[in-house]
Amino acid sequence: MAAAKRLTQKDIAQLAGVSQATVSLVLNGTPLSHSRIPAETRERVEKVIRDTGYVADPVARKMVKGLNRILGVFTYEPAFPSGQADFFTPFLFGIEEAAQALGYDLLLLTGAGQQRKIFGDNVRLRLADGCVILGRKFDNTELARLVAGDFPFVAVGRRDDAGGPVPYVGGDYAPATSALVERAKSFGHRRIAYIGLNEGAESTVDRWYGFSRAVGEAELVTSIFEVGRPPNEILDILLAAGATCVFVTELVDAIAIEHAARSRGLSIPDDLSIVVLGNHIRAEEVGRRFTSFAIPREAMARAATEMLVRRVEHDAPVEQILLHCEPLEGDTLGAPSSKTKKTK
Amino acid sequence: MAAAKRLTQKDIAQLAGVSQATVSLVLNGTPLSHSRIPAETRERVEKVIRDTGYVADPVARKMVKGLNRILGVFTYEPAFPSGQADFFTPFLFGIEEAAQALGYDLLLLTGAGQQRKIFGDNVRLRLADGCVILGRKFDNTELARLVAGDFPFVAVGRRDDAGGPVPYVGGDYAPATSALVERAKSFGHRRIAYIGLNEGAESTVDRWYGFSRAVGEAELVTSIFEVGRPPNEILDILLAAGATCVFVTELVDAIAIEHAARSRGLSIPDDLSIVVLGNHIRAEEVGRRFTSFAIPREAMARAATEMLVRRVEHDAPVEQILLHCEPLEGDTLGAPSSKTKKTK
DNA sequence: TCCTGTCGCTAATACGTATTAGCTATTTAT
DNA sequence: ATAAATAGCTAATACGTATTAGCGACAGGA
Repeated sequence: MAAAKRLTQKDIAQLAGVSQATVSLVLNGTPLSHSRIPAETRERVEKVIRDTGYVADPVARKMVKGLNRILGVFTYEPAFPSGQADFFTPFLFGIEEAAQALGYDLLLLTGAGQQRKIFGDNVRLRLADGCVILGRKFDNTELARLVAGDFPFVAVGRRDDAGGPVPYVGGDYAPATSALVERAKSFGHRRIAYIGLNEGAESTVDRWYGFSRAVGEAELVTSIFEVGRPPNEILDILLAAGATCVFVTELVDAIAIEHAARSRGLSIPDDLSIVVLGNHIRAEEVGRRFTSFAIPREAMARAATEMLVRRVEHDAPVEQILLHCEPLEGDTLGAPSSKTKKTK
Repeated sequence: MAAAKRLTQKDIAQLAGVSQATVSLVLNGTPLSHSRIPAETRERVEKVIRDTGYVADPVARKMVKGLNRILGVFTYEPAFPSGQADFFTPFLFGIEEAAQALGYDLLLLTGAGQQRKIFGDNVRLRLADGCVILGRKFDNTELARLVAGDFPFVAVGRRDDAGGPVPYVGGDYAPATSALVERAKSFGHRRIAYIGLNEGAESTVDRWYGFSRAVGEAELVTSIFEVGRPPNEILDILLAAGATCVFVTELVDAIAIEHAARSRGLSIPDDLSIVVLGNHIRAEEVGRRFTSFAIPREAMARAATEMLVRRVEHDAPVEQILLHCEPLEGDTLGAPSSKTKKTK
């Protein structure tokens, strides 16, 4: 119980009747140095190591080698406390999978308290060889410092330049959104609305960009650049504008609108098509399968982790990767009914 | 890009015109030593630190202090690869929550490859101050070594002695199982069956123990000490024995039996009651709410983490805690129909 | 004037490992 | 027999920090 002082190479050396240096050489000598230690000695040392169960202290190892085979995972929004869990989980799975395949362990930064700062007094992050950063909204000052600094990192999700290009793996939301717009148009929709922010986080901007690029001037009948507005208000605006199809960035808004519409006797998608920009975890539990696109969260996380390892091990140059987002058919996008059309 | 060599205290010292020791004292001096550094000097050093954005290398820190504020998480069964994810997730959430509250970060041991050994060549575990161990089935040799060693750890789930008492936080399955048996008996069940292993992992043994303690000799009509047997075979045996109620350890078995029973025109719970010993994640998705008991996974993980910190920080003695498992009403346990009773 | 004490700082060391330079004893070449 | 080479090891050092012992300068008291 009384913390029997950890074994060190010195102890092993003493037991085997050699020097500490010899123990270290036995443990991880190059072929060159190995050839200079006779099998007899090596076996004697190895036996002591086996018997005692000695393992090298990874801290001391990192001290001298500089590398740890540990990757940090930092999240801006507090990631775990149940609420956000569903957002974080698939990313974590992807990171873990890639890390395991590459022989790395993960250091989960809990952000000790509320701070959520990379550069604090307690920057334990640097214990890792590099770091994956998650979160919708980054602190741009910190991001700039990271870019300027020498600590390897990769962001999950596209990031604008911050005093230099940011290495990232993101979802290619713009074309995915455009594709859904095209699909709506091919169904015959000519009066389309947009509900969601159009500025702020990169992911938001990308969606709006993809949307506005694909939709014609005449077709965009109204936009509500906010989220969480009362659904009945939204619906009033949509109907007043004569929209037959609405693009929504937030699943909760979509659910609320769908509810409100049904309670007014409107049919989805006949009277109103709803498209959600990006799938959400547990989406299957909301009852309705919204037309949307798939965000390849695990694949993003895997790719980011692999990129990070490339940067750590080979000092690879900055890469920026956007992964394709597959459209999800769903059942909330259909041809506008003629009734609705005339109602306009 | 060219890894601009990390700042050290020596650099700071040079810039501030003091010695490395002074920098260290400014950073984390005791009140005693602080009083011996005039405000002027301290401010000068602090300014340089602010300007350069220097942060102490946590590795070197751990080297000398011995502690890291990092907790390891080791899982025997490979934890992440999606399949097992649901088992692992609630535990991880609990650990993370407690770790965050206590100001610790988490080191997730990926087990690099298939090995899943604590004592391997690559035991990076010891970088942490202590370790939480998860998994249904432990390697007993390793457990014994852990118990004998001086590295603080806590198991999630009860563990038999391994050359000494194992510190753990588990679920109190035996009384939870007994309570369900009592409940079945109070419904009038007198012909009860058991399906599941009765030896092996501690959690399995506890369930069987709790069951056999509460059920009378005469009431246990049949037992099948295996899992995953074809449901129709099981059902034949149950009906032949005239069982009115069956206790099942594995959810999959319960689901299969329920299916098979319904396709034979039997009604659950009228013709056959089914009790599952322990709730399962995503249980709500299987359609039927099985009568069972709740395993407080997050609470177990939290408690284990807190216990671990006690051991790390205060060298606290071994504790063994079993948390209460609340019964889950469900709808698969009811009074046996008189028809079934006579059928016997 | 000399002794004592305090202030403000620094030199030195430990932590556990990896690694290089180099030492001693033995063998080989001449 | 002597020089050169080689085998088999070890001493020494670096990594970056925390911490203790203690040094020099100056102040105050006798």
